[in-house]
Amino acid sequence: MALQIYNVLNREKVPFEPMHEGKVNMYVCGPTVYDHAHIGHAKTYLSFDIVVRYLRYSGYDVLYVQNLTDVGHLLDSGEDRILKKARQAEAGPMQIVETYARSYFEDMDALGVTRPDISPRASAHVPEQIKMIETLLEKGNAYVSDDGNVYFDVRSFDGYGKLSNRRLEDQEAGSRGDVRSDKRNPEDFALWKIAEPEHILRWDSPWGVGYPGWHIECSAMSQKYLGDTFDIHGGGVDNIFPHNECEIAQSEAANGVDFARYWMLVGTLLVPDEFGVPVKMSKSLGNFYTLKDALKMHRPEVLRTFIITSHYRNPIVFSEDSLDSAHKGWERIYSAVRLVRETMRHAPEGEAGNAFLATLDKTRQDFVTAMDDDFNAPGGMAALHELTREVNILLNSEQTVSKSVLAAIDNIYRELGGDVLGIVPDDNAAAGAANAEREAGLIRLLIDLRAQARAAKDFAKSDQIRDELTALGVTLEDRPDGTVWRTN
RNA sequence: GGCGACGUAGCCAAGUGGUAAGGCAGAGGUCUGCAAAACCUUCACCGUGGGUUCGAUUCCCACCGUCGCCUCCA
Repeated sequence: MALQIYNVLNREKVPFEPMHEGKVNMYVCGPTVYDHAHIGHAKTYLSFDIVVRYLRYSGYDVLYVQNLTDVGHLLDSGEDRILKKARQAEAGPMQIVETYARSYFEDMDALGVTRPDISPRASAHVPEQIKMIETLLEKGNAYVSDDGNVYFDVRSFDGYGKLSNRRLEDQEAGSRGDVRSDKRNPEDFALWKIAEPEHILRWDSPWGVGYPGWHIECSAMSQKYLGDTFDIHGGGVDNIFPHNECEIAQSEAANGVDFARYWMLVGTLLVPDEFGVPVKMSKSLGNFYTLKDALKMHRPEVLRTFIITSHYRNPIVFSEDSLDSAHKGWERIYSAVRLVRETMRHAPEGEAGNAFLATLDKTRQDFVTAMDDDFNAPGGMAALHELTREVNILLNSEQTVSKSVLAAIDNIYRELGGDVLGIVPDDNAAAGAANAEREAGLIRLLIDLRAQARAAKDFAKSDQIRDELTALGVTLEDRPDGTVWRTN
Protein backbone atom coordinates (compact mmCIF):
# COMPACT_ATOMS: atom_id res chain seq x y z
CA MET A 1 0.00 0.00 0.00
CA ALA A 2 1.30 3.38 -0.92
CA LEU A 3 1.53 6.35 1.39
CA GLN A 4 -1.68 7.34 3.14
CA ILE A 5 -2.15 10.66 4.88
CA TYR A 6 -4.84 11.66 7.34
CA ASN A 7 -6.22 14.78 5.75
CA VAL A 8 -7.77 17.04 8.37
CA LEU A 9 -9.76 18.74 5.62
CA ASN A 10 -12.06 15.72 5.28
CA ARG A 11 -11.11 13.99 8.52
CA GLU A 12 -10.08 10.84 6.76
CA LYS A 13 -7.05 8.88 5.76
CA VAL A 14 -6.54 9.03 2.02
CA PRO A 15 -3.87 7.97 -0.48
CA PHE A 16 -1.32 10.70 -1.00
CA GLU A 17 -1.19 11.92 -4.57
CA PRO A 18 0.95 14.99 -5.09
CA MET A 19 0.00 17.51 -7.76
CA HIS A 20 3.15 16.84 -9.70
CA GLU A 21 4.42 13.29 -9.72
CA GLY A 22 7.45 12.79 -7.55
CA LYS A 23 7.33 16.34 -6.23
CA VAL A 24 5.95 17.59 -2.93
CA ASN A 25 5.37 21.22 -2.08
CA MET A 26 4.92 21.67 1.61
CA TYR A 27 4.32 24.58 3.97
CA VAL A 28 4.42 24.53 7.75
CA CYS A 29 3.48 27.42 10.03
CA GLY A 30 6.62 28.41 11.86
CA PRO A 31 7.18 30.05 15.22
CA THR A 32 6.84 33.65 16.27
CA VAL A 33 10.38 34.54 17.18
CA TYR A 34 10.15 36.53 20.37
CA ASP A 35 11.40 33.92 22.84
CA HIS A 36 13.32 30.66 22.99
CA ALA A 37 11.69 27.55 21.60
CA HIS A 38 10.30 24.98 24.03
CA ILE A 39 9.57 21.27 23.82
CA GLY A 40 6.13 21.91 22.44
CA HIS A 41 7.70 23.50 19.39
CA ALA A 42 10.00 20.52 19.16
CA LYS A 43 7.03 18.18 18.90
CA THR A 44 5.56 20.04 15.97
CA TYR A 45 8.72 20.67 14.02
CA LEU A 46 10.22 17.29 14.75
CA SER A 47 7.03 15.65 13.54
CA PHE A 48 7.28 17.48 10.25
CA ASP A 49 11.00 16.79 10.12
CA ILE A 50 10.15 13.11 10.05
CA VAL A 51 7.46 13.70 7.46
CA VAL A 52 10.00 15.46 5.23
CA ARG A 53 12.69 12.87 5.87
CA TYR A 54 10.33 10.03 5.08
CA LEU A 55 8.97 11.67 1.95
CA ARG A 56 12.53 12.12 0.74
CA TYR A 57 13.38 8.56 1.73
CA SER A 58 10.39 7.49 -0.34
CA GLY A 59 11.86 9.25 -3.35
CA TYR A 60 9.91 12.49 -3.39
CA ASP A 61 11.55 15.75 -4.25
CA VAL A 62 10.34 17.89 -1.38
CA LEU A 63 10.29 21.67 -1.27
CA TYR A 64 9.79 22.54 2.36
CA VAL A 65 8.85 26.08 3.34
CA GLN A 66 8.44 27.16 6.95
CA ASN A 67 7.93 30.79 7.83
CA LEU A 68 9.22 32.85 10.73
CA THR A 69 6.66 35.25 12.12
CA ASP A 70 8.32 38.48 13.07
CA VAL A 71 5.54 41.02 12.76
CA GLY A 72 1.86 41.42 13.26
CA HIS A 73 1.32 38.95 16.04
CA LEU A 74 -0.55 40.96 18.64
CA LEU A 75 -1.27 40.45 22.30
CA ASP A 76 -4.68 40.99 23.87
CA SER A 77 -3.55 44.45 24.78
CA GLY A 78 -3.07 45.16 21.10
CA GLU A 79 0.64 45.36 21.53
CA ASP A 80 2.89 43.51 19.11
CA ARG A 81 4.64 40.71 21.02
CA ILE A 82 7.94 41.46 19.40
CA LEU A 83 7.73 45.14 20.20
CA LYS A 84 6.90 44.30 23.78
CA LYS A 85 9.93 42.07 24.07
CA ALA A 86 12.06 44.74 22.46
CA ARG A 87 10.88 47.32 24.94
CA GLN A 88 11.61 44.99 27.84
CA ALA A 89 15.04 44.14 26.49
CA GLU A 90 15.75 47.71 25.46
CA ALA A 91 16.59 46.47 22.01
CA GLY A 92 15.37 47.07 18.50
CA PRO A 93 12.63 44.78 17.25
CA MET A 94 14.73 43.31 14.49
CA GLN A 95 17.45 42.62 17.02
CA ILE A 96 14.93 40.56 18.97
CA VAL A 97 13.83 38.80 15.85
CA GLU A 98 17.38 38.00 14.88
CA THR A 99 18.27 36.77 18.34
CA TYR A 100 15.40 34.36 18.61
CA ALA A 101 15.49 33.26 15.00
CA ARG A 102 19.09 32.20 15.56
CA SER A 103 18.16 30.58 18.83
CA TYR A 104 15.41 28.64 17.08
CA PHE A 105 17.71 27.33 14.39
CA GLU A 106 20.39 26.49 16.94
CA ASP A 107 17.91 24.36 18.86
CA MET A 108 16.46 22.71 15.80
CA ASP A 109 19.93 21.97 14.47
CA ALA A 110 20.87 20.46 17.81
CA LEU A 111 17.77 18.30 17.68
CA GLY A 112 18.72 17.11 14.23
CA VAL A 113 15.72 18.76 12.61
CA THR A 114 16.37 19.25 8.91
CA ARG A 115 16.26 22.91 8.01
CA PRO A 116 13.43 24.05 5.78
CA ASP A 117 14.50 24.82 2.23
CA ILE A 118 13.10 28.31 2.63
CA SER A 119 12.49 30.18 5.90
CA PRO A 120 10.71 33.33 4.78
CA ARG A 121 10.08 36.13 7.24
CA ALA A 122 6.85 38.04 7.36
CA SER A 123 8.64 41.38 7.61
CA ALA A 124 10.51 40.70 4.40
CA HIS A 125 7.31 40.01 2.48
CA VAL A 126 5.21 43.06 3.15
CA PRO A 127 4.86 43.96 -0.55
CA GLU A 128 3.53 40.47 -1.29
CA GLN A 129 1.05 40.81 1.53
CA ILE A 130 -0.09 44.23 0.37
CA LYS A 131 -0.59 42.84 -3.11
CA MET A 132 -2.79 40.05 -1.85
CA ILE A 133 -4.80 42.47 0.24
CA GLU A 134 -5.35 44.62 -2.84
CA THR A 135 -6.61 41.59 -4.70
CA LEU A 136 -9.01 40.79 -1.89
CA LEU A 137 -10.30 44.36 -1.92
CA GLU A 138 -10.78 44.23 -5.70
CA LYS A 139 -12.68 40.99 -5.43
CA GLY A 140 -14.92 42.31 -2.72
CA ASN A 141 -13.69 39.97 0.00
CA ALA A 142 -12.21 42.77 2.08
CA TYR A 143 -13.10 46.30 3.06
CA VAL A 144 -11.51 49.39 4.52
CA SER A 145 -13.09 50.41 7.81
CA ASP A 146 -13.89 53.88 9.06
CA ASP A 147 -10.66 53.79 11.04
CA GLY A 148 -8.67 52.93 7.94
CA ASN A 149 -7.98 49.32 8.81
CA VAL A 150 -8.50 46.62 6.23
CA TYR A 151 -10.53 43.57 7.22
CA PHE A 152 -11.39 40.32 5.54
CA ASP A 153 -15.13 40.04 5.14
CA VAL A 154 -15.69 36.52 6.40
CA ARG A 155 -19.27 36.41 5.15
CA SER A 156 -18.05 36.90 1.60
CA PHE A 157 -16.33 33.53 1.63
CA ASP A 158 -18.57 30.49 1.71
CA GLY A 159 -15.90 28.06 2.71
CA TYR A 160 -15.08 29.76 5.96
CA GLY A 161 -15.01 27.11 8.67
CA LYS A 162 -14.51 24.08 6.43
CA LEU A 163 -11.27 23.02 8.07
CA SER A 164 -12.28 23.44 11.70
CA ASN A 165 -15.96 22.61 11.13
CA ARG A 166 -17.19 25.85 12.50
CA ARG A 167 -20.26 27.64 11.32
CA LEU A 168 -20.64 31.33 11.73
CA GLU A 169 -24.14 30.93 13.12
CA ASP A 170 -22.78 28.64 15.84
CA GLN A 171 -20.36 31.19 17.09
CA GLU A 172 -21.65 33.21 19.95
CA ALA A 173 -22.50 36.36 18.17
CA GLY A 174 -21.79 39.38 20.22
CA SER A 175 -19.47 37.61 22.59
CA ARG A 176 -16.90 40.05 21.42
CA GLY A 177 -19.47 42.64 20.60
CA ASP A 178 -18.75 44.61 23.69
CA VAL A 179 -15.36 45.42 22.34
CA ARG A 180 -15.53 48.61 20.39
CA SER A 181 -14.61 47.59 16.90
CA ASP A 182 -14.65 49.06 13.45
CA LYS A 183 -15.38 45.67 11.94
CA ARG A 184 -18.59 44.99 10.07
CA ASN A 185 -18.90 41.64 11.78
CA PRO A 186 -17.08 40.41 14.84
CA GLU A 187 -15.61 37.40 13.03
CA ASP A 188 -13.90 39.53 10.39
CA PHE A 189 -10.16 39.58 10.83
CA ALA A 190 -7.48 42.13 10.13
CA LEU A 191 -5.47 42.17 6.94
CA TRP A 192 -3.86 45.54 7.50
CA LYS A 193 -3.82 47.71 10.59
CA ILE A 194 -3.05 51.39 10.77
CA ALA A 195 -0.08 51.90 13.09
CA GLU A 196 -0.31 53.82 16.32
CA PRO A 197 2.57 56.28 16.74
CA GLU A 198 4.39 53.97 19.16
CA HIS A 199 4.11 51.03 16.82
CA ILE A 200 7.50 51.23 15.18
CA LEU A 201 7.16 48.11 13.01
CA ARG A 202 5.47 49.99 10.19
CA TRP A 203 5.28 50.13 6.43
CA ASP A 204 3.73 52.37 3.80
CA SER A 205 0.67 50.98 2.13
CA PRO A 206 -2.19 52.19 -0.05
CA TRP A 207 -4.19 52.46 3.20
CA GLY A 208 -1.66 54.44 5.14
CA VAL A 209 1.30 53.61 7.35
CA GLY A 210 0.66 50.38 9.18
CA TYR A 211 1.43 46.71 9.46
CA PRO A 212 -0.06 43.43 8.20
CA GLY A 213 -2.42 41.20 10.13
CA TRP A 214 -1.12 37.94 11.46
CA HIS A 215 -2.76 35.52 9.04
CA ILE A 216 -1.96 37.12 5.72
CA GLU A 217 1.76 36.33 5.84
CA CYS A 218 1.25 32.59 5.45
CA SER A 219 -1.08 33.09 2.50
CA ALA A 220 1.27 35.49 0.77
CA MET A 221 4.47 33.58 1.39
CA SER A 222 3.15 30.13 0.58
CA GLN A 223 1.81 31.48 -2.67
CA LYS A 224 5.10 33.11 -3.53
CA TYR A 225 7.21 30.00 -2.97
CA LEU A 226 4.81 27.13 -3.59
CA GLY A 227 2.11 28.51 -5.86
CA ASP A 228 -1.62 29.08 -5.51
CA THR A 229 -2.24 25.42 -4.74
CA PHE A 230 0.27 23.16 -3.06
CA ASP A 231 0.37 19.71 -1.56
CA ILE A 232 0.75 19.72 2.20
CA HIS A 233 0.07 22.35 4.80
CA GLY A 234 1.18 21.59 8.32
CA GLY A 235 1.06 23.10 11.77
CA GLY A 236 -0.10 22.52 15.31
CA VAL A 237 -3.78 21.69 15.87
CA ASP A 238 -4.04 24.59 18.24
CA ASN A 239 -3.83 26.90 15.25
CA ILE A 240 -6.63 25.29 13.29
CA PHE A 241 -8.86 28.16 14.32
CA PRO A 242 -8.67 30.92 13.58
CA HIS A 243 -5.27 30.98 11.92
CA ASN A 244 -5.48 28.08 9.47
CA GLU A 245 -9.09 28.85 8.68
CA CYS A 246 -8.18 32.44 7.86
CA GLU A 247 -5.33 31.34 5.64
CA ILE A 248 -7.70 29.23 3.58
CA ALA A 249 -10.22 32.05 3.32
CA GLN A 250 -7.67 34.61 2.19
CA SER A 251 -5.86 32.40 -0.28
CA GLU A 252 -8.87 30.78 -1.87
CA ALA A 253 -10.73 34.06 -2.11
CA ALA A 254 -7.75 35.80 -3.65
CA ASN A 255 -6.54 33.02 -5.93
CA GLY A 256 -9.83 31.41 -6.83
CA VAL A 257 -8.44 27.90 -6.47
CA ASP A 258 -7.91 25.39 -3.68
CA PHE A 259 -5.21 26.30 -1.18
CA ALA A 260 -3.53 23.28 0.40
CA ARG A 261 -4.64 19.81 -0.70
CA TYR A 262 -3.62 17.94 2.43
CA TRP A 263 -3.76 19.39 5.91
CA MET A 264 -1.64 17.73 8.57
CA LEU A 265 -1.97 18.98 12.13
CA VAL A 266 0.18 17.87 15.03
CA GLY A 267 -1.22 17.08 18.48
CA THR A 268 -0.41 19.33 21.39
CA LEU A 269 2.33 18.74 23.93
CA LEU A 270 0.96 18.91 27.45
CA VAL A 271 2.63 19.20 30.80
CA PRO A 272 1.08 18.42 34.20
CA ASP A 273 0.05 21.45 36.22
CA GLU A 274 0.41 21.72 39.98
CA PHE A 275 -2.50 19.31 40.46
CA GLY A 276 -1.16 16.82 37.94
CA VAL A 277 -3.74 17.73 35.30
CA PRO A 278 -2.14 17.94 31.87
CA VAL A 279 -2.34 21.33 30.23
CA LYS A 280 -0.83 22.73 27.11
CA MET A 281 2.77 23.83 27.32
CA SER A 282 2.83 27.41 26.16
CA LYS A 283 4.76 30.58 26.40
CA SER A 284 1.84 32.49 27.79
CA LEU A 285 1.19 30.00 30.61
CA GLY A 286 4.87 30.05 31.51
CA ASN A 287 4.88 26.29 32.03
CA PHE A 288 7.46 25.54 29.38
CA TYR A 289 10.81 23.84 29.31
CA THR A 290 13.07 25.42 26.78
CA LEU A 291 14.81 23.16 24.35
CA LYS A 292 18.12 24.53 25.51
CA ASP A 293 17.41 23.25 29.02
CA ALA A 294 16.08 19.95 27.77
CA LEU A 295 19.13 19.45 25.60
CA LYS A 296 21.40 20.00 28.57
CA MET A 297 19.80 17.04 30.28
CA HIS A 298 19.08 14.70 27.40
CA ARG A 299 20.71 13.68 24.18
CA PRO A 300 18.83 14.92 21.13
CA GLU A 301 18.22 11.33 20.06
CA VAL A 302 16.43 10.72 23.36
CA LEU A 303 14.22 13.76 22.92
CA ARG A 304 13.43 12.58 19.43
CA THR A 305 12.65 9.09 20.70
CA PHE A 306 10.35 10.52 23.33
CA ILE A 307 8.37 12.44 20.74
CA ILE A 308 8.37 9.63 18.19
CA THR A 309 6.96 7.23 20.76
CA SER A 310 3.48 8.51 20.06
CA HIS A 311 1.78 9.26 16.78
CA TYR A 312 2.15 12.83 15.58
CA ARG A 313 -1.57 13.54 15.65
CA ASN A 314 -1.97 12.59 19.29
CA PRO A 315 -1.24 14.81 22.24
CA ILE A 316 1.60 13.76 24.52
CA VAL A 317 2.23 14.55 28.16
CA PHE A 318 5.73 15.61 28.96
CA SER A 319 7.32 14.06 32.05
CA GLU A 320 10.76 13.07 33.20
CA ASP A 321 9.51 9.51 33.67
CA SER A 322 8.50 9.29 30.05
CA LEU A 323 11.83 10.72 29.04
CA ASP A 324 13.65 8.13 31.14
CA SER A 325 11.61 5.42 29.55
CA ALA A 326 12.41 6.81 26.13
CA HIS A 327 16.06 7.01 27.08
CA LYS A 328 16.22 3.35 28.03
CA GLY A 329 14.35 2.28 24.95
CA TRP A 330 16.68 4.28 22.78
CA GLU A 331 19.71 2.92 24.60
CA ARG A 332 18.60 -0.58 23.75
CA ILE A 333 18.65 0.17 20.04
CA TYR A 334 21.84 2.13 20.15
CA SER A 335 23.62 -0.59 22.15
CA ALA A 336 22.87 -3.05 19.43
CA VAL A 337 24.14 -0.61 16.82
CA ARG A 338 27.38 -0.17 18.75
CA LEU A 339 27.74 -3.89 19.14
CA VAL A 340 27.34 -4.31 15.40
CA ARG A 341 29.92 -1.65 14.68
CA GLU A 342 32.34 -3.02 17.26
CA THR A 343 31.96 -6.56 16.00
CA MET A 344 32.57 -5.38 12.48
CA ARG A 345 36.11 -4.38 13.39
CA HIS A 346 37.21 -8.00 13.62
CA ALA A 347 34.65 -9.76 11.47
CA PRO A 348 35.80 -12.05 8.67
CA GLU A 349 35.13 -11.47 5.00
CA GLY A 350 32.83 -13.86 3.22
CA GLU A 351 29.17 -14.72 3.33
CA ALA A 352 28.72 -16.19 6.80
CA GLY A 353 25.38 -15.24 8.31
CA ASN A 354 23.82 -14.31 4.98
CA ALA A 355 20.53 -15.81 6.09
CA PHE A 356 20.07 -12.78 8.31
CA LEU A 357 19.57 -10.57 5.28
CA ALA A 358 15.99 -11.83 5.09
CA THR A 359 15.37 -10.34 8.54
CA LEU A 360 16.66 -7.04 7.25
CA ASP A 361 14.23 -7.15 4.38
CA LYS A 362 11.39 -7.84 6.75
CA THR A 363 12.42 -4.95 8.97
CA ARG A 364 12.44 -2.58 6.07
CA GLN A 365 9.09 -3.85 4.93
CA ASP A 366 7.52 -3.47 8.37
CA PHE A 367 9.02 -0.04 8.75
CA VAL A 368 7.74 1.18 5.41
CA THR A 369 4.31 -0.31 6.02
CA ALA A 370 4.07 1.58 9.29
CA MET A 371 5.37 4.87 7.93
CA ASP A 372 3.20 4.64 4.83
CA ASP A 373 0.24 4.58 7.19
CA ASP A 374 0.11 8.29 7.94
CA PHE A 375 3.71 8.42 9.14
CA ASN A 376 3.21 5.94 11.96
CA ALA A 377 6.59 6.48 13.53
CA PRO A 378 5.78 4.44 16.66
CA GLY A 379 5.22 1.51 14.33
CA GLY A 380 8.54 2.25 12.65
CA MET A 381 10.21 2.23 16.05
CA ALA A 382 8.62 -1.12 16.81
CA ALA A 383 10.17 -2.53 13.63
CA LEU A 384 13.58 -1.32 14.81
CA HIS A 385 13.06 -2.87 18.22
CA GLU A 386 12.13 -6.19 16.70
CA LEU A 387 15.21 -6.02 14.54
CA THR A 388 17.24 -5.24 17.62
CA ARG A 389 16.11 -8.40 19.34
CA GLU A 390 17.11 -10.44 16.29
CA VAL A 391 20.46 -8.70 16.10
CA ASN A 392 21.17 -9.40 19.75
CA ILE A 393 20.28 -13.04 19.31
CA LEU A 394 22.53 -13.27 16.28
CA LEU A 395 25.51 -11.59 17.86
CA ASN A 396 25.22 -13.54 21.11
CA SER A 397 25.12 -16.84 19.30
CA GLU A 398 28.11 -18.93 18.29
CA GLN A 399 27.40 -18.12 14.71
CA THR A 400 30.07 -16.44 12.63
CA VAL A 401 28.84 -13.29 10.96
CA SER A 402 30.76 -11.82 8.09
CA LYS A 403 31.70 -8.21 7.74
CA SER A 404 29.36 -7.72 4.82
CA VAL A 405 26.34 -8.91 6.79
CA LEU A 406 27.28 -6.69 9.72
CA ALA A 407 27.66 -3.80 7.33
CA ALA A 408 24.20 -4.52 5.97
CA ILE A 409 22.79 -4.45 9.50
CA ASP A 410 24.61 -1.23 10.32
CA ASN A 411 23.33 0.15 7.06
CA ILE A 412 19.67 -0.49 7.80
CA TYR A 413 20.05 1.14 11.18
CA ARG A 414 21.61 4.15 9.46
CA GLU A 415 18.91 4.20 6.84
CA LEU A 416 15.78 3.77 8.97
CA GLY A 417 16.99 4.81 12.39
CA GLY A 418 19.38 7.49 11.15
CA ASP A 419 18.20 9.01 7.88
CA VAL A 420 14.47 8.74 8.56
CA LEU A 421 13.97 8.87 12.32
CA GLY A 422 17.20 10.61 13.26
CA ILE A 423 17.79 8.57 16.40
CA VAL A 424 20.82 6.52 15.39
CA PRO A 425 23.98 8.61 15.45
CA ASP A 426 26.64 8.25 12.83
CA ASP A 427 29.74 7.77 14.93
CA ASN A 428 32.10 8.01 12.00
CA ALA A 429 31.20 11.44 10.79
CA ALA A 430 31.27 13.22 14.14
CA ALA A 431 33.36 16.32 14.54
CA GLY A 432 36.42 15.76 16.65
CA ALA A 433 36.71 12.29 15.21
CA ALA A 434 40.46 12.34 15.81
CA ASN A 435 40.04 12.86 19.55
CA ALA A 436 37.31 10.28 19.70
CA GLU A 437 39.58 7.79 17.98
CA ARG A 438 42.37 8.48 20.44
CA GLU A 439 40.00 8.09 23.38
CA ALA A 440 38.72 4.83 21.98
CA GLY A 441 42.30 3.62 21.65
CA LEU A 442 43.05 4.44 25.28
CA ILE A 443 39.95 2.67 26.49
CA ARG A 444 40.81 -0.39 24.49
CA LEU A 445 44.26 -0.35 26.04
CA LEU A 446 42.70 -0.38 29.51
CA ILE A 447 40.37 -3.16 28.46
CA ASP A 448 43.40 -5.21 27.36
CA LEU A 449 45.13 -4.61 30.71
CA ARG A 450 41.99 -5.64 32.50
CA ALA A 451 41.73 -8.76 30.39
CA GLN A 452 45.22 -9.71 31.49
CA ALA A 453 44.28 -9.17 35.12
CA ARG A 454 41.19 -11.30 34.71
CA ALA A 455 43.17 -14.04 33.05
CA ALA A 456 45.45 -14.01 36.08
CA LYS A 457 42.35 -14.07 38.36
CA ASP A 458 43.39 -10.70 39.74
CA PHE A 459 39.79 -9.57 40.11
CA ALA A 460 40.69 -6.73 42.45
CA LYS A 461 42.68 -5.13 39.68
CA SER A 462 40.16 -5.89 36.96
CA ASP A 463 37.30 -4.50 39.03
CA GLN A 464 39.29 -1.40 39.83
CA ILE A 465 39.76 -0.68 36.16
CA ARG A 466 36.10 -1.27 35.46
CA ASP A 467 34.94 0.83 38.42
CA GLU A 468 37.16 3.73 37.63
CA LEU A 469 36.08 3.72 34.02
CA THR A 470 32.47 3.62 35.21
CA ALA A 471 33.16 6.67 37.33
CA LEU A 472 34.40 8.41 34.19
CA GLY A 473 31.21 7.50 32.39
CA VAL A 474 32.53 4.51 30.48
CA THR A 475 30.64 1.25 30.98
CA LEU A 476 32.26 -2.09 30.22
CA GLU A 477 30.44 -5.24 29.27
CA ASP A 478 32.17 -8.61 29.18
CA ARG A 479 31.17 -10.91 26.39
CA PRO A 480 32.39 -14.38 25.48
CA ASP A 481 34.44 -12.93 22.66
CA GLY A 482 35.81 -9.94 24.53
CA THR A 483 34.77 -6.74 26.24
CA VAL A 484 32.80 -3.92 24.69
CA TRP A 485 32.43 -0.42 26.08
CA ARG A 486 30.12 2.53 25.83
CA THR A 487 29.90 6.01 27.20
CA ASN A 488 26.83 7.02 29.15
C1' G B 1 -22.52 26.49 25.15
C1' G B 2 -20.26 25.21 20.04
C1' C B 3 -16.29 22.60 17.29
C1' G B 4 -12.42 18.85 17.38
C1' A B 5 -9.59 14.91 19.49
C1' C B 6 -8.89 11.18 22.98
C1' G B 7 -9.89 7.29 27.02
C1' U B 8 -5.90 0.11 25.35
C1' A B 9 -1.80 -3.76 30.96
C1' G B 10 1.72 -0.50 36.94
C1' C B 11 3.52 3.55 33.25
C1' C B 12 4.22 5.21 27.91
C1' A B 13 2.04 3.65 23.34
C1' A B 14 0.57 1.23 18.19
C1' G B 15 -3.38 -1.38 16.08
C1' U B 16 -7.42 -4.54 14.05
C1' G B 17 -14.80 -6.69 12.68
C1' G B 18 -12.79 -12.84 14.38
C1' U B 19 -10.02 -12.67 21.28
C1' A B 20 -4.30 -6.94 21.10
C1' A B 21 2.66 -4.32 18.06
C1' G B 22 6.64 -2.12 20.62
C1' G B 23 9.12 0.29 24.85
C1' C B 24 9.71 1.12 30.31
C1' A B 25 8.93 -1.10 35.06
C1' G B 26 7.98 -6.00 37.77
C1' A B 27 8.49 -11.56 38.55
C1' G B 28 11.09 -16.23 37.37
C1' G B 29 15.09 -18.37 34.52
C1' U B 30 19.77 -18.86 31.24
C1' C B 31 24.59 -16.71 30.86
C1' U B 32 28.69 -14.33 34.04
C1' G B 33 34.60 -14.69 38.76
C1' C B 34 31.20 -10.70 40.17
C1' A B 35 28.65 -7.27 37.28
C1' A B 36 26.48 -5.24 33.03
C1' A B 37 24.12 -6.34 28.77
C1' A B 38 21.54 -9.82 26.14
C1' C B 39 18.16 -13.85 25.54
C1' C B 40 13.86 -17.05 27.25
C1' U B 41 9.27 -17.31 30.12
C1' U B 42 5.52 -14.40 32.48
C1' C B 43 2.17 -9.80 32.94
C1' A B 44 -4.62 -6.61 29.24
C1' C B 45 -11.41 -9.43 29.12
C1' C B 46 -9.01 -2.47 25.02
C1' G B 47 -13.76 4.04 30.07
C1' U B 48 -19.36 2.67 31.26
C1' G B 49 -24.23 1.26 29.27
C1' G B 50 -26.95 0.04 25.04
C1' G B 51 -27.38 -1.19 19.60
C1' U B 52 -25.80 -3.39 14.63
C1' U B 53 -23.35 -8.23 13.51
C1' C B 54 -22.59 -15.22 13.40
C1' G B 55 -18.85 -12.35 16.07
C1' A B 56 -16.69 -5.58 18.32
C1' U B 57 -11.67 -3.39 21.69
C1' U B 58 -12.38 -2.03 16.42
C1' C B 59 -18.99 0.35 13.44
C1' C B 60 -23.48 3.34 15.59
C1' C B 61 -25.94 5.87 19.92
C1' A B 62 -25.90 7.59 24.92
C1' C B 63 -23.28 8.59 29.23
C1' C B 64 -18.84 9.53 32.24
C1' G B 65 -13.88 11.46 32.14
C1' U B 66 -9.53 14.14 29.97
C1' C B 67 -7.30 17.54 26.62
C1' G B 68 -7.24 21.25 22.58
C1' C B 69 -9.75 25.31 19.98
C1' C B 70 -13.68 29.15 20.07
C1' U B 71 -8.66 35.46 22.59
C1' C B 72 -2.18 35.26 21.65
C1' C B 73 0.46 30.51 21.65
C1' A B 74 3.51 24.96 17.48
